[in-house]
Amino acid sequence: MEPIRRDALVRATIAEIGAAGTLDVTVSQIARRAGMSSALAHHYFGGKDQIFLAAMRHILRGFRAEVVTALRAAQTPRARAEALIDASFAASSFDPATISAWMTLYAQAATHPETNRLLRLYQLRLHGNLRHALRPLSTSSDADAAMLGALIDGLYLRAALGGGTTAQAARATAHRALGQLIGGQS
Amino acid sequence: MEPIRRDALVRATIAEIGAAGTLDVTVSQIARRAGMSSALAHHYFGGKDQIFLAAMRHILRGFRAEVVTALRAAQTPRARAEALIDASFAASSFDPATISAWMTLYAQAATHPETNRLLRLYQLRLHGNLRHALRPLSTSSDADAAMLGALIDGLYLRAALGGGTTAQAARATAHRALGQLIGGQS
DNA sequence: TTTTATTGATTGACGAGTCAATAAAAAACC
DNA sequence: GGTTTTTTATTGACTCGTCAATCAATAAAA
Repeated sequence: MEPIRRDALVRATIAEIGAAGTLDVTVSQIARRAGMSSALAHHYFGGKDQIFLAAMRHILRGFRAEVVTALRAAQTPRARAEALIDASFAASSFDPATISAWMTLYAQAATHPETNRLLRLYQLRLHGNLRHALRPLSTSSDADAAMLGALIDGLYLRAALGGGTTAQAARATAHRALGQLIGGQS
Repeated sequence: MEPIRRDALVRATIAEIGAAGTLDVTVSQIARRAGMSSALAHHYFGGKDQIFLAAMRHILRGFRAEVVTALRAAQTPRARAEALIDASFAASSFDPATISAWMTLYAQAATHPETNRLLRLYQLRLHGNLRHALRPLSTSSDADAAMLGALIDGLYLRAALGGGTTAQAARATAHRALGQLIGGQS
Protein backbone atom coordinates (compact mmCIF):
# COMPACT_ATOMS: atom_id res chain seq x y z
CA MET A 1 0.00 0.00 0.00
CA GLU A 2 2.64 2.46 1.01
CA PRO A 3 4.23 3.04 -2.40
CA ILE A 4 0.82 3.41 -4.03
CA ARG A 5 -0.30 5.96 -1.49
CA ARG A 6 2.92 7.90 -1.67
CA ASP A 7 2.73 8.06 -5.42
CA ALA A 8 -0.88 9.19 -5.36
CA LEU A 9 0.00 11.90 -2.86
CA VAL A 10 2.87 13.18 -4.95
CA ARG A 11 0.68 13.42 -8.02
CA ALA A 12 -2.10 15.08 -6.06
CA THR A 13 0.36 17.58 -4.61
CA ILE A 14 1.52 18.66 -8.04
CA ALA A 15 -2.01 18.88 -9.34
CA GLU A 16 -3.12 20.89 -6.34
CA ILE A 17 -0.20 23.29 -6.51
CA GLY A 18 -0.94 23.79 -10.17
CA ALA A 19 -4.59 24.48 -9.54
CA ALA A 20 -3.91 26.89 -6.70
CA GLY A 21 -0.94 28.51 -8.39
CA THR A 22 0.92 28.60 -5.13
CA LEU A 23 2.46 26.42 -2.47
CA ASP A 24 -0.23 27.54 -0.05
CA VAL A 25 -2.18 24.35 -0.26
CA THR A 26 -3.25 22.42 2.79
CA VAL A 27 -2.44 18.84 3.48
CA SER A 28 -6.16 18.21 3.63
CA GLN A 29 -6.65 19.48 0.08
CA ILE A 30 -3.89 17.28 -1.20
CA ALA A 31 -5.16 14.25 0.69
CA ARG A 32 -8.71 14.79 -0.51
CA ARG A 33 -7.56 14.95 -4.12
CA ALA A 34 -5.60 11.77 -3.59
CA GLY A 35 -8.70 10.12 -2.14
CA MET A 36 -7.65 9.66 1.45
CA SER A 37 -7.72 11.39 4.79
CA SER A 38 -5.16 13.96 5.83
CA ALA A 39 -4.21 11.72 8.73
CA LEU A 40 -3.08 9.07 6.29
CA ALA A 41 -0.98 11.55 4.38
CA HIS A 42 0.78 12.46 7.58
CA HIS A 43 1.16 8.82 8.42
CA TYR A 44 2.98 8.02 5.20
CA PHE A 45 5.01 11.18 4.83
CA GLY A 46 5.50 12.47 8.33
CA GLY A 47 4.91 16.09 7.46
CA LYS A 48 4.06 18.66 4.88
CA ASP A 49 7.67 19.51 4.06
CA GLN A 50 8.44 15.97 3.10
CA ILE A 51 5.41 15.73 0.87
CA PHE A 52 6.52 18.85 -0.91
CA LEU A 53 10.11 17.63 -1.26
CA ALA A 54 8.90 14.37 -2.73
CA ALA A 55 6.85 16.32 -5.27
CA MET A 56 9.86 18.41 -6.18
CA ARG A 57 11.98 15.34 -6.69
CA HIS A 58 9.27 13.91 -8.88
CA ILE A 59 9.30 16.96 -11.13
CA LEU A 60 13.08 16.99 -11.31
CA ARG A 61 13.09 13.31 -12.16
CA GLY A 62 10.63 13.97 -14.97
CA PHE A 63 12.81 16.72 -16.33
CA ARG A 64 15.83 14.51 -16.15
CA ALA A 65 14.04 11.80 -18.11
CA GLU A 66 13.15 14.31 -20.78
CA VAL A 67 16.78 15.38 -21.02
CA VAL A 68 17.99 11.82 -21.31
CA THR A 69 15.70 10.92 -24.19
CA ALA A 70 16.46 14.18 -25.98
CA LEU A 71 20.18 13.54 -25.67
CA ARG A 72 19.88 10.01 -26.91
CA ALA A 73 18.49 11.24 -30.22
CA ALA A 74 21.27 13.80 -30.70
CA GLN A 75 24.22 12.74 -32.80
CA THR A 76 26.54 15.73 -33.00
CA PRO A 77 27.84 17.88 -30.14
CA ARG A 78 25.85 20.81 -31.39
CA ALA A 79 22.72 18.70 -31.55
CA ARG A 80 23.35 17.72 -27.95
CA ALA A 81 23.52 21.34 -26.84
CA GLU A 82 20.36 22.09 -28.78
CA ALA A 83 18.62 19.14 -27.23
CA LEU A 84 19.43 20.46 -23.77
CA ILE A 85 17.91 23.81 -24.64
CA ASP A 86 14.82 22.23 -26.10
CA ALA A 87 14.28 20.06 -23.06
CA SER A 88 14.36 23.13 -20.84
CA PHE A 89 11.67 24.83 -22.87
CA ALA A 90 9.54 21.77 -23.48
CA ALA A 91 5.83 22.07 -22.91
CA SER A 92 5.97 20.03 -19.74
CA SER A 93 8.17 22.68 -18.14
CA PHE A 94 5.40 25.19 -18.54
CA ASP A 95 2.65 23.25 -16.90
CA PRO A 96 1.22 25.64 -14.27
CA ALA A 97 2.00 23.18 -11.52
CA THR A 98 5.58 22.85 -12.65
CA ILE A 99 6.00 26.61 -12.81
CA SER A 100 4.62 27.10 -9.32
CA ALA A 101 6.75 24.33 -7.93
CA TRP A 102 9.80 25.76 -9.57
CA MET A 103 9.22 29.26 -8.22
CA THR A 104 8.66 27.88 -4.78
CA LEU A 105 11.88 25.95 -5.09
CA TYR A 106 13.72 29.19 -5.74
CA ALA A 107 11.92 31.00 -2.95
CA GLN A 108 12.65 28.30 -0.42
CA ALA A 109 16.20 27.53 -1.48
CA ALA A 110 17.43 30.57 0.43
CA THR A 111 16.34 29.12 3.76
CA HIS A 112 15.51 25.47 3.43
CA PRO A 113 18.79 23.49 3.13
CA GLU A 114 17.24 20.39 1.63
CA THR A 115 15.53 22.49 -1.02
CA ASN A 116 18.79 24.25 -1.70
CA ARG A 117 20.45 20.90 -2.26
CA LEU A 118 17.82 19.96 -4.81
CA LEU A 119 18.24 23.20 -6.69
CA ARG A 120 21.98 22.86 -6.79
CA LEU A 121 21.66 19.31 -8.00
CA TYR A 122 19.63 20.51 -10.95
CA GLN A 123 22.07 23.32 -11.71
CA LEU A 124 25.10 21.09 -11.51
CA ARG A 125 23.57 18.52 -13.79
CA LEU A 126 22.60 21.09 -16.38
CA HIS A 127 26.05 22.60 -16.22
CA GLY A 128 27.73 19.24 -16.58
CA ASN A 129 25.59 18.31 -19.55
CA LEU A 130 26.18 21.61 -21.28
CA ARG A 131 29.91 21.51 -20.69
CA HIS A 132 30.11 18.04 -22.09
CA ALA A 133 28.21 19.06 -25.20
CA LEU A 134 30.29 22.19 -25.72
CA ARG A 135 33.70 20.69 -25.08
CA PRO A 136 34.36 19.80 -28.72
CA LEU A 137 32.99 23.13 -29.88
CA SER A 138 34.57 25.69 -27.66
CA THR A 139 37.92 26.43 -26.06
CA SER A 140 36.18 27.77 -22.98
CA SER A 141 33.48 25.17 -22.58
CA ASP A 142 33.26 25.63 -18.83
CA ALA A 143 32.59 29.36 -18.91
CA ASP A 144 30.32 28.97 -21.90
CA ALA A 145 28.31 26.31 -20.15
CA ALA A 146 27.92 28.56 -17.12
CA MET A 147 26.64 31.31 -19.34
CA LEU A 148 24.20 29.15 -21.27
CA GLY A 149 22.89 27.59 -18.10
CA ALA A 150 22.18 30.93 -16.48
CA LEU A 151 20.65 32.19 -19.71
CA ILE A 152 18.30 29.26 -19.83
CA ASP A 153 17.14 29.88 -16.26
CA GLY A 154 16.66 33.56 -16.90
CA LEU A 155 14.72 32.97 -20.09
CA TYR A 156 12.57 30.38 -18.40
CA LEU A 157 11.72 32.83 -15.66
CA ARG A 158 10.53 35.39 -18.16
CA ALA A 159 8.57 32.94 -20.21
CA ALA A 160 7.00 31.29 -17.19
CA LEU A 161 5.88 34.50 -15.55
CA GLY A 162 3.93 35.48 -18.56
CA GLY A 163 5.60 38.74 -19.51
CA GLY A 164 5.78 39.44 -23.21
CA THR A 165 8.12 36.51 -23.79
CA THR A 166 6.68 33.20 -24.92
CA ALA A 167 8.29 29.82 -24.52
CA GLN A 168 8.98 29.77 -28.25
CA ALA A 169 10.72 33.12 -28.20
CA ALA A 170 12.77 32.06 -25.21
CA ARG A 171 13.86 28.91 -26.97
CA ALA A 172 14.80 30.88 -30.08
CA THR A 173 16.87 33.31 -28.02
CA ALA A 174 18.76 30.48 -26.39
CA HIS A 175 19.48 28.90 -29.76
CA ARG A 176 20.68 32.22 -31.10
CA ALA A 177 23.02 32.58 -28.15
CA LEU A 178 24.36 29.10 -28.73
CA GLY A 179 25.01 29.95 -32.35
CA GLN A 180 26.88 33.06 -31.34
CA LEU A 181 28.91 31.18 -28.78
CA ILE A 182 30.25 28.52 -31.08
CA GLY A 183 31.04 29.96 -34.48
CA GLY A 184 28.50 30.33 -37.23
CA GLN A 185 26.92 27.59 -39.30
CA SER A 186 23.63 26.13 -38.13
CA MET B 1 2.71 61.10 11.22
CA GLU B 2 1.42 58.90 8.48
CA PRO B 3 4.39 59.18 6.08
CA ILE B 4 6.86 58.63 8.92
CA ARG B 5 5.07 55.53 10.12
CA ARG B 6 4.74 54.12 6.65
CA ASP B 7 8.39 54.62 5.95
CA ALA B 8 9.40 53.03 9.24
CA LEU B 9 7.20 50.05 8.48
CA VAL B 10 8.65 49.57 5.03
CA ARG B 11 12.18 49.61 6.39
CA ALA B 12 11.25 47.26 9.20
CA THR B 13 9.60 44.91 6.73
CA ILE B 14 12.76 44.64 4.65
CA ALA B 15 14.94 44.19 7.71
CA GLU B 16 12.64 41.52 9.10
CA ILE B 17 12.43 39.63 5.81
CA GLY B 18 16.20 39.71 5.62
CA ALA B 19 16.62 38.43 9.15
CA ALA B 20 14.09 35.66 8.70
CA GLY B 21 15.23 34.78 5.20
CA THR B 22 11.66 34.30 4.12
CA LEU B 23 8.41 36.10 3.57
CA ASP B 24 6.89 34.24 6.47
CA VAL B 25 7.05 37.20 8.76
CA THR B 26 4.16 38.30 10.90
CA VAL B 27 2.75 41.79 10.98
CA SER B 28 3.46 41.86 14.70
CA GLN B 29 7.16 41.21 14.17
CA ILE B 30 7.37 43.99 11.62
CA ALA B 31 5.43 46.39 13.80
CA ARG B 32 7.57 45.61 16.84
CA ARG B 33 10.74 46.29 14.91
CA ALA B 34 9.28 49.55 13.70
CA GLY B 35 8.42 50.44 17.28
CA MET B 36 4.67 50.35 17.15
CA SER B 37 1.75 48.05 17.66
CA SER B 38 0.47 45.71 14.99
CA ALA B 39 -2.84 47.50 15.16
CA LEU B 40 -1.19 50.69 13.99
CA ALA B 41 0.46 48.92 11.10
CA HIS B 42 -2.90 47.69 9.97
CA HIS B 43 -4.32 51.14 10.47
CA TYR B 44 -1.83 52.77 8.12
CA PHE B 45 -1.55 50.05 5.52
CA GLY B 46 -4.85 48.26 5.61
CA GLY B 47 -3.38 44.78 5.36
CA LYS B 48 -0.34 42.63 5.14
CA ASP B 49 -0.31 42.43 1.35
CA GLN B 50 -0.06 46.14 1.00
CA ILE B 51 2.81 46.35 3.44
CA PHE B 52 4.70 43.84 1.34
CA LEU B 53 3.93 45.59 -1.89
CA ALA B 54 5.19 48.84 -0.45
CA ALA B 55 8.41 47.10 0.58
CA MET B 56 8.84 45.68 -2.92
CA ARG B 57 8.35 49.07 -4.46
CA HIS B 58 10.91 50.48 -2.09
CA ILE B 59 13.51 47.94 -3.16
CA LEU B 60 12.75 48.48 -6.83
CA ARG B 61 13.03 52.23 -6.35
CA GLY B 62 16.42 51.75 -4.73
CA PHE B 63 17.59 49.64 -7.61
CA ARG B 64 16.36 52.19 -10.06
CA ALA B 65 18.26 54.93 -8.26
CA GLU B 66 21.41 52.87 -8.44
CA VAL B 67 20.93 52.39 -12.16
CA VAL B 68 20.37 56.07 -12.75
CA THR B 69 23.56 57.17 -10.98
CA ALA B 70 25.59 54.43 -12.69
CA LEU B 71 24.29 55.51 -16.07
CA ARG B 72 25.02 59.15 -15.42
CA ALA B 73 28.71 58.37 -15.04
CA ALA B 74 28.88 56.37 -18.25
CA GLN B 75 30.04 58.21 -21.37
CA THR B 76 30.08 55.66 -24.17
CA PRO B 77 27.34 53.24 -25.21
CA ARG B 78 29.45 50.35 -24.09
CA ALA B 79 30.06 51.96 -20.73
CA ARG B 80 26.32 52.35 -20.38
CA ALA B 81 25.75 48.65 -20.96
CA GLU B 82 28.48 47.81 -18.49
CA ALA B 83 26.99 50.16 -15.92
CA LEU B 84 23.67 48.34 -16.22
CA ILE B 85 25.37 45.05 -15.57
CA ASP B 86 27.31 46.39 -12.61
CA ALA B 87 24.20 47.87 -11.04
CA SER B 88 22.51 44.49 -11.22
CA PHE B 89 25.36 42.82 -9.38
CA ALA B 90 26.03 45.60 -6.92
CA ALA B 91 26.45 44.68 -3.28
CA SER B 92 23.05 46.10 -2.37
CA SER B 93 21.38 43.55 -4.63
CA PHE B 94 22.83 40.79 -2.50
CA ASP B 95 21.65 41.98 0.84
CA PRO B 96 19.82 38.98 2.33
CA ALA B 97 16.65 40.99 2.65
CA THR B 98 16.81 42.01 -1.00
CA ILE B 99 17.41 38.44 -2.11
CA SER B 100 14.46 37.14 -0.13
CA ALA B 101 12.27 39.89 -1.44
CA TRP B 102 13.21 39.10 -5.03
CA MET B 103 12.57 35.41 -4.64
CA THR B 104 9.23 36.11 -3.10
CA LEU B 105 8.47 38.49 -5.91
CA TYR B 106 9.08 35.70 -8.40
CA ALA B 107 7.14 33.17 -6.39
CA GLN B 108 4.13 35.44 -6.04
CA ALA B 109 4.17 36.88 -9.53
CA ALA B 110 2.49 33.74 -10.86
CA THR B 111 -0.65 34.36 -8.82
CA HIS B 112 -0.69 37.87 -7.45
CA PRO B 113 -1.48 40.31 -10.29
CA GLU B 114 -0.13 43.39 -8.57
CA THR B 115 3.14 41.60 -7.88
CA ASN B 116 3.25 40.48 -11.48
CA ARG B 117 2.87 44.06 -12.60
CA LEU B 118 5.83 45.10 -10.46
CA LEU B 119 8.01 42.36 -11.87
CA ARG B 120 7.12 43.23 -15.42
CA LEU B 121 7.83 46.86 -14.74
CA TYR B 122 11.34 45.95 -13.65
CA GLN B 123 11.88 43.70 -16.65
CA LEU B 124 10.63 46.27 -19.11
CA ARG B 125 12.80 48.99 -17.67
CA LEU B 126 15.89 46.83 -17.78
CA HIS B 127 15.11 45.82 -21.32
CA GLY B 128 14.57 49.39 -22.38
CA ASN B 129 17.81 50.54 -20.81
CA LEU B 130 19.80 47.74 -22.37
CA ARG B 131 18.31 48.24 -25.78
CA HIS B 132 19.09 51.91 -25.66
CA ALA B 133 22.69 51.22 -24.69
CA LEU B 134 23.13 48.57 -27.37
CA ARG B 135 21.48 50.37 -30.23
CA PRO B 136 24.68 52.04 -31.49
CA LEU B 137 26.61 48.83 -31.02
CA SER B 138 24.47 46.15 -32.53
CA THR B 139 22.24 45.60 -35.52
CA SER B 140 19.90 43.49 -33.44
CA SER B 141 19.79 45.55 -30.27
CA ASP B 142 16.32 44.39 -29.35
CA ALA B 143 17.10 40.69 -29.41
CA ASP B 144 20.47 41.28 -27.80
CA ALA B 145 18.88 43.25 -25.01
CA ALA B 146 16.41 40.47 -24.40
CA MET B 147 19.26 38.02 -24.16
CA LEU B 148 21.38 40.12 -21.84
CA GLY B 149 18.43 40.87 -19.59
CA ALA B 150 17.55 37.23 -19.18
CA LEU B 151 21.20 36.37 -18.65
CA ILE B 152 21.46 38.91 -15.86
CA ASP B 153 18.43 37.47 -14.11
CA GLY B 154 19.69 33.93 -14.45
CA LEU B 155 23.15 34.82 -13.17
CA TYR B 156 21.66 36.72 -10.27
CA LEU B 157 19.61 33.70 -9.34
CA ARG B 158 22.67 31.50 -9.20
CA ALA B 159 24.78 33.99 -7.30
CA ALA B 160 22.02 34.80 -4.83
CA LEU B 161 21.19 31.22 -4.02
CA GLY B 162 24.71 30.52 -2.96
CA GLY B 163 25.67 27.77 -5.37
CA GLY B 164 29.27 27.80 -6.49
CA THR B 165 28.81 31.09 -8.31
CA THR B 166 29.75 34.33 -6.56
CA ALA B 167 28.51 37.78 -7.40
CA GLN B 168 31.89 38.63 -8.88
CA ALA B 169 31.92 35.60 -11.14
CA ALA B 170 28.39 36.38 -12.26
CA ARG B 171 29.36 39.92 -13.12
CA ALA B 172 32.38 38.71 -15.06
CA THR B 173 30.25 36.27 -17.02
CA ALA B 174 27.81 38.99 -17.96
CA HIS B 175 30.65 41.25 -19.11
CA ARG B 176 32.11 38.44 -21.15
CA ALA B 177 28.77 37.89 -22.82
CA LEU B 178 28.48 41.56 -23.59
CA GLY B 179 31.93 41.52 -25.16
CA GLN B 180 30.96 38.57 -27.29
CA LEU B 181 27.73 40.21 -28.33
CA ILE B 182 29.20 43.41 -29.62
CA GLY B 183 32.51 42.73 -31.40
CA GLY B 184 35.79 42.46 -29.60
CA GLN B 185 37.82 45.23 -28.00
CA SER B 186 37.33 45.91 -24.29
C1' DT C 1 -14.49 69.90 21.40
C1' DT C 2 -13.25 67.68 17.55
C1' DT C 3 -9.77 65.29 15.18
C1' DT C 4 -5.71 62.45 15.05
C1' DA C 5 -2.67 58.87 16.97
C1' DT C 6 -2.25 54.81 19.40
C1' DT C 7 -2.82 50.41 21.71
C1' DG C 8 -4.36 46.14 24.53
C1' DA C 9 -7.34 42.85 24.22
C1' DT C 10 -10.11 39.99 21.55
C1' DT C 11 -12.10 37.44 17.76
C1' DG C 12 -12.37 34.24 14.32
C1' DA C 13 -10.47 31.30 11.09
C1' DC C 14 -7.45 28.09 9.68
C1' DG C 15 -4.36 24.38 9.49
C1' DA C 16 -0.59 21.02 10.95
C1' DG C 17 -0.02 17.26 13.45
C1' DT C 18 -1.73 13.61 17.00
C1' DC C 19 -4.39 9.87 18.85
C1' DA C 20 -7.42 6.57 20.04
C1' DA C 21 -10.53 3.70 17.80
C1' DT C 22 -12.12 0.74 13.95
C1' DA C 23 -11.88 -2.17 9.90
C1' DA C 24 -9.57 -5.34 7.15
C1' DA C 25 -6.06 -8.51 5.96
C1' DA C 26 -2.44 -11.87 7.20
C1' DA C 27 -0.36 -15.13 10.13
C1' DA C 28 -0.36 -18.42 13.59
C1' DC C 29 -2.34 -21.96 15.82
C1' DC C 30 -5.14 -26.20 16.66
C1' DG D 1 -10.82 -25.51 7.65
C1' DG D 2 -11.89 -22.76 11.03
C1' DT D 3 -10.74 -19.76 14.99
C1' DT D 4 -7.83 -16.61 17.40
C1' DT D 5 -4.13 -13.25 17.29
C1' DT D 6 -1.33 -9.98 15.30
C1' DT D 7 -0.22 -6.70 11.97
C1' DT D 8 -1.48 -3.27 8.64
C1' DA D 9 -4.52 0.38 6.84
C1' DT D 10 -7.47 4.00 7.74
C1' DT D 11 -10.08 7.70 9.68
C1' DG D 12 -12.95 11.21 12.58
C1' DA D 13 -12.41 14.05 16.05
C1' DC D 14 -9.55 16.85 18.63
C1' DT D 15 -5.59 19.75 20.29
C1' DC D 16 -2.72 23.37 19.98
C1' DG D 17 -0.63 27.32 17.91
C1' DT D 18 -0.60 30.98 15.07
C1' DC D 19 -1.90 35.13 13.05
C1' DA D 20 -4.52 38.68 10.41
C1' DA D 21 -7.76 41.77 11.35
C1' DT D 22 -11.05 44.46 14.38
C1' DC D 23 -12.67 47.41 17.95
C1' DA D 24 -13.53 49.89 21.77
C1' DA D 25 -11.04 52.69 24.71
C1' DT D 26 -7.49 56.17 25.76
C1' DA D 27 -4.18 59.80 25.15
C1' DA D 28 -2.61 63.74 22.83
C1' DA D 29 -3.04 67.65 19.51
C1' DA D 30 -5.39 71.06 17.07
